Amino acid sequence: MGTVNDSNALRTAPGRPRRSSSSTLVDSASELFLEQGYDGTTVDDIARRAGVARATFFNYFRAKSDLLWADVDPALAELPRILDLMPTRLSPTEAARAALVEIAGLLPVPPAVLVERSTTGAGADAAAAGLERLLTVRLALRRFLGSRSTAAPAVLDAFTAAAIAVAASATVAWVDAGSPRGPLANAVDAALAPVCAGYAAVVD
Amino acid sequence: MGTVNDSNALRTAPGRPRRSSSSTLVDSASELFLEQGYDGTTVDDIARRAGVARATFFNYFRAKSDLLWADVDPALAELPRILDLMPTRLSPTEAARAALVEIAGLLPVPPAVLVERSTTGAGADAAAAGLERLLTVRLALRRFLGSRSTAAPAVLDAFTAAAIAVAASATVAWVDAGSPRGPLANAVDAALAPVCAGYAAVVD
DNA sequence: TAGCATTACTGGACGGCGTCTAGAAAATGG
DNA sequence: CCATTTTCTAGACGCCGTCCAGTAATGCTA
Repeated sequence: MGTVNDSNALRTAPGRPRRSSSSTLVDSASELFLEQGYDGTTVDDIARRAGVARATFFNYFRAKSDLLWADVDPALAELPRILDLMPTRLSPTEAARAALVEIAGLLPVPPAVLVERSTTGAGADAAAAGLERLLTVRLALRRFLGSRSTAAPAVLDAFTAAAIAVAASATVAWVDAGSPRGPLANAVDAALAPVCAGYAAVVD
Repeated sequence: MGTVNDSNALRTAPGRPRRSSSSTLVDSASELFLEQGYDGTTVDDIARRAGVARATFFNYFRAKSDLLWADVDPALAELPRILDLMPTRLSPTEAARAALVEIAGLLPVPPAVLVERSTTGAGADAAAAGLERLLTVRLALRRFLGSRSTAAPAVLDAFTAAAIAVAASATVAWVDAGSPRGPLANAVDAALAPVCAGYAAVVD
């Protein structure tokens, strides 16, 4: 989601080669966020530390807040693919649950956005960026359910919203819990159990 | 949430009387949003139509996006009170469900923010404002559950997130469904049934 | 080797939001 | 009439995200 074009491709890109890369910008930003906080860091600061003009920053990221999600976006982007690969023998709620658990296994641990959340004072735009991710994931899951369940649309909407909310909540709780803990995927799986139990009768 | 000080009080306010009021600004804004869309309307436009300086606008609202939620914020603000009044004979999940249903009954129908959502192109800041509401409501419900249930914190977090998400989803679905429909409260109540069923065993 | 196409970077400008400040305006009470 | 209190105003600020015209750096082709 965040990056515009990360791949220097395989070979022989026609035009001028990139001076920077998205990871360079992420690194510079991470340092600055720790030093000065998210709100205390301007896009200009980040670009300057990365040795790049401000305008160039926006060639790599659509918004400053995308930096916070740079490490989790690739995992989230896998959801549609993962859902499509779910075997049809699984019920819709089971498939949704398994897919979200699989995503949890792909996440970097801990996700930078959740760790730095306490340290760096993340502003309203950071929250908006988080919501954007939630909605994207939600849409992917909702599409999948619509194709595999004959339940009423409103019911599918509700289950989708609940599942995403619980998965996100479980992830945050897992990060906040600190060091001695099992895999995140297990935590997400356990958290989704009551939701799937409640909806199994109406969705499947 | 939105308004800073609406009451012209009963009498004998010491200082200079208010030239405007938050509802005046909301009215001007609503007109402009319909004419030009949300993103196409500047704070300056709104203030000018209301006959007020731009800086004055921010005496009444903390952000432009608060205008969208001006009509539902009062209802949402009632949640803590409503929760406190829930009889203790209700289980935690039942109380939460009843409280959310009661909030639904307090909402203006249809809420401007949901209706205009399609018409006016609402930008990222509008989404962020929505998330802010969700988090506030979530916090209130979470506090209540923590005081009435002995379940693990992570479980309460999950149920809270699910309940809020489902209630919001049901509200949106109800608005989108159009004219022939029962009360919103009924729709929210029905939507919450599976969630409460799934969590009754672990929370109550 | 020279030019061409393609792509990336630069610098500057723009409009908009939200914050802030100093001061003027409009009321009340002594 | 003056002091107090509160609101309103005008203007400036920093920042974000967008845009554009111009320049730099590469591969390809003649």
